[in-house]
Amino acid sequence: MSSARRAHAAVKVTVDLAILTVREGRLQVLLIERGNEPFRGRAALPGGFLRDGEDLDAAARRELREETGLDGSALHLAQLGAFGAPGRDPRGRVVTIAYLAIAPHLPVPVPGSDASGARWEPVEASLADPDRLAFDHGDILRTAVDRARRELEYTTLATVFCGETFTMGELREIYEVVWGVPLDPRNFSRKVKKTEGFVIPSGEQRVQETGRPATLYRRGPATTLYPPMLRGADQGGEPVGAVSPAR
Amino acid sequence: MSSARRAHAAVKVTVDLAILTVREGRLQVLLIERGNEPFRGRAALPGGFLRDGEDLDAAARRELREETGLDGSALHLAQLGAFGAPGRDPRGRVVTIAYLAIAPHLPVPVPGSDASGARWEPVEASLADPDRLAFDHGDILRTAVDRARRELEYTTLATVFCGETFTMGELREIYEVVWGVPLDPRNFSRKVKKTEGFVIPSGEQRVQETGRPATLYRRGPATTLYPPMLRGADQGGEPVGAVSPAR
DNA sequence: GTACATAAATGTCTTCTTGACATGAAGGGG
DNA sequence: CCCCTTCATGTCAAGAAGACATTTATGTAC
Repeated sequence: MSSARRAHAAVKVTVDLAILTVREGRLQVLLIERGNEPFRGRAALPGGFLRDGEDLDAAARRELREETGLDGSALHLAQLGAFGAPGRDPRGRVVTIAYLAIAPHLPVPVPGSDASGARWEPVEASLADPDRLAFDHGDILRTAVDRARRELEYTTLATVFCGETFTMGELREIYEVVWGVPLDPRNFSRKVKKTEGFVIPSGEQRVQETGRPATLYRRGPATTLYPPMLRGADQGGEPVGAVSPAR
Repeated sequence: MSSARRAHAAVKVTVDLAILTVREGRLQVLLIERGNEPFRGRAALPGGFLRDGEDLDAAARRELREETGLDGSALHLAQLGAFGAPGRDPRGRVVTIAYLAIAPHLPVPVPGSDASGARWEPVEASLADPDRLAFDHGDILRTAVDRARRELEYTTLATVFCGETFTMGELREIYEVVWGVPLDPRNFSRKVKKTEGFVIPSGEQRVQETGRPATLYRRGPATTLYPPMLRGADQGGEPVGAVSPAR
């Protein structure tokens, strides 16, 4: 119960956030430039240490507020899982609890306390090089994107990417950008409107520079989509969070 | 960076397993009776402390082996998430990483090291009283069951509940028991056989006491089901792992 | 061996959903 | 007033799901 091999690991716990949004027609993630060692100057997901007596979700919401100025009440915040490979942090044994946050278009973020800079960056750029992000944040971001893609299928998550009101085209763009596939506007519209509680017309219209004005909608009360929104096969990767020799 | 309120929590990390199987026509979970304080004598999920230099998944697989004698290569093992509410463990700040394991019918388990007993129990019984299980293991189990139900929809997870070979009726029973709804045998069979790579006929048959012999199948190479297996609306609960003021 | 009971396997029909594609409606600019 | 642009709506065929009847293959009783 107390030999060297059976030693209970002395562990620090952090909370990291993958904050995703759609800007300029691309799926982007909020990155900070690390102001301290380790990985000083490298890009990383915002996050920080869990505090004494603080719940995990509370820590995630606190970090979100510190980094973006948003309180979590308006946006989607969900735990992704724990990442705790022994060598993932050179400072020692650190297990991080990763969270996925979905945000509508936000103002350019203000640099946080221990970050020398904060910016939005397209996820493809962040994922292109596995060592682009500090720690194992590339893995976390990959998990976050996979999760977001999947949740678009069977939840109303896409509306969280949009502002208070949005057009059918804007909602469709979320799907197209996050999934990376084009969707038929007519079939998409039919599907959304047929799904009870997905969106409700706001009565207003949005006048564009040209063309017919678009009807504005706001989120409906539904949270799950049944039947789900389909995106052809593929998926990619293990079911949800399967461990290596799983099957 | 080091005031009382900002103190980095000194944390222990454990790994807990929700091991599910279908026995006697019911969804059951492997529980141990705790041999030590806290919660001595109470039922709990198997688990234990993370060791020095040990990966999270490795810890889960080790605990699985210690508690059931199984190596994880044959069964499904996936992380559920982290549970770390401040008061969840009276010994101090303990964050646990919960895992979901799916097993076919197993022999009655042997009591592990620090458990005075181990047994299978129907999940309804375990979930009936929120304080039936030690710690927050009731919450963990609830999460595990929700996850298993959802994964049956769009993955081939159900085959992991079965043995090496199985009949169509046995596979269907998994769905019926885990989802708690009856399914039409004819439509179910059609759906399964139409889904490429879900099952492959083994050529053998199983002779029953009476009636026509049933064709035996084994798992196919597919891991995801597209289109998914449907089970009517409802779902119940937040999308997947959403945090309270999520939307 | 013949009839019966039991359970698996297969088939049919209707309804709903999807995927592909064409047409009409509402605005601004020349 | 016509044209251009963009949103909105409609149609049709193919596919999947839900409901339900029939046939096939075994064992058992007479």
